[in-house]
Amino acid sequence: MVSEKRHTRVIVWMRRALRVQDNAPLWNAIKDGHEVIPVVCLRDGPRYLVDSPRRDFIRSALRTLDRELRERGSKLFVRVGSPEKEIPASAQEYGAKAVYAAHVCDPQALQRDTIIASSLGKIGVQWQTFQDRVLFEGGQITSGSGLPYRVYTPYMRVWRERWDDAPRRLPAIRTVVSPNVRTVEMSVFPWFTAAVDSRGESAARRRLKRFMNGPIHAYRQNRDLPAIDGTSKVSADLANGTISIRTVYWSAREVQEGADRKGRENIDTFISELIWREFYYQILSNFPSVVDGAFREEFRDIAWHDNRDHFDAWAAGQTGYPIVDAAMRQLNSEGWMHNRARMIVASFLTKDLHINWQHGEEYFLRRLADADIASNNGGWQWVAGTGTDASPYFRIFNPVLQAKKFDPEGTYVRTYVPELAHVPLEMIHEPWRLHADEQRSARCVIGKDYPARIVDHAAERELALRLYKPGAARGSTSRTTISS
DNA sequence: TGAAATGTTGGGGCG
DNA sequence: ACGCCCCAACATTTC
Repeated sequence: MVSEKRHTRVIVWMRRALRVQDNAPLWNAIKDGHEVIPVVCLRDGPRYLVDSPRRDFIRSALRTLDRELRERGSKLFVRVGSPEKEIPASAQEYGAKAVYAAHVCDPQALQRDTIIASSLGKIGVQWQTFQDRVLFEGGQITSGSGLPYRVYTPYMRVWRERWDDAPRRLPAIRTVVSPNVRTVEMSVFPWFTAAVDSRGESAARRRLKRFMNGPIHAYRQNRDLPAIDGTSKVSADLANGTISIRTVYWSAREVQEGADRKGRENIDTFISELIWREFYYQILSNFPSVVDGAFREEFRDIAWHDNRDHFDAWAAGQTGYPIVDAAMRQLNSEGWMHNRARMIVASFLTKDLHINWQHGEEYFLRRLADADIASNNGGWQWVAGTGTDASPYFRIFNPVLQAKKFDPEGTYVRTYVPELAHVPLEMIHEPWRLHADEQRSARCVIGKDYPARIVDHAAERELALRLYKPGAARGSTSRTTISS
């Protein structure tokens, strides 16, 4: 057996696991003594992740991954084309006996996996996925009757009861043995030399360490303040696999060991956020139709007022509501948005502009470096009130109150909306209330230097309540107005 | 992980 | 001293 295995070649498809350490498919291939061929598929055509922060993140991470592999005696084997074609083709070409990959749960990827598995089956190659992206898979945390949880709180309770059973970090990998087979060199890609390796597993570990040494100890009070650097910032690393959830979770647990009662509360709050992520993965696995529309059927046919101009103003950060505009400009410039701000802009799109949350979901997927189907869909459905959580649809955020509460000094707004730099703090979150002379002295004339509000929150709140009301006129009026 | 409207209470000013 | 009103503060209900 052992001597047979020594010469067995296994392809490890590195999708959504762009790292060497604590990587379940890679570690399983190596521990069994196989020759390992770490493969990525790149679609370098014009449509592939166009102008996307996620594309930039992945390119930078790939460069780092290639280097990390070379330092261990291997390298990244690049295939240009779709995984459906390239994974079976590479298995054939390299004479691999098996293909290993991380287990995923979004319907599109699963459908693609089915095609790949079938093609591999025809040429006698084994297809195997490994739990890697979550601590507990969809079927592992269920109610007494074996059904999946649909509500966060009971799910979270059971999850915490079992939190010692979460899989541990995997042993460090020092060498990766690969055969000498032909491949495209990464350096042929024009972007490869330009890509900086600011992203990748070592950067991710540094980011995590920084968080565990500082911000996590005040997480509970600071995590909701977008002007403060109080969150982990590892979302993009988790989404693209430059760090593993095991590493993040057990690092937090270790920090918690040495903490006092108050410190433990902070870390518990952080772990709750990880459990939200697990919860939405579990929801997507068990209810894949959430990607097509509202989880709760009674909200599947709301009469949205999809309006292109309103959507464009929202997307560009030109709504006239400073907190909304600051947040959208942060997203557009950084490929990341603070979580509190995500909730505020999502509420504004759905409850103030009455635009179908799915348009917002799509925009976030395109603009976020941490774009992740499960968390993104879950978050949007939560805010829209269409989701699993019993969150009432009439939970409508007031953008001015939210801003005063979570950006009390106006620092976040001023950082991303420079037009408001000289507006006094009392009016920073509602500059339209400035008198004409005050606007002039603040060098911020509403409608000229900074947009007038595109809608009135109080009036739109009333309309939102009517649109969501059971029995309200249904049927989307203009679902096709916005498509981009 | 909401906000607004409505209800209740209790202290102080005041005739 | 007393009743009355006002209103802030807080609680509850409603959307």
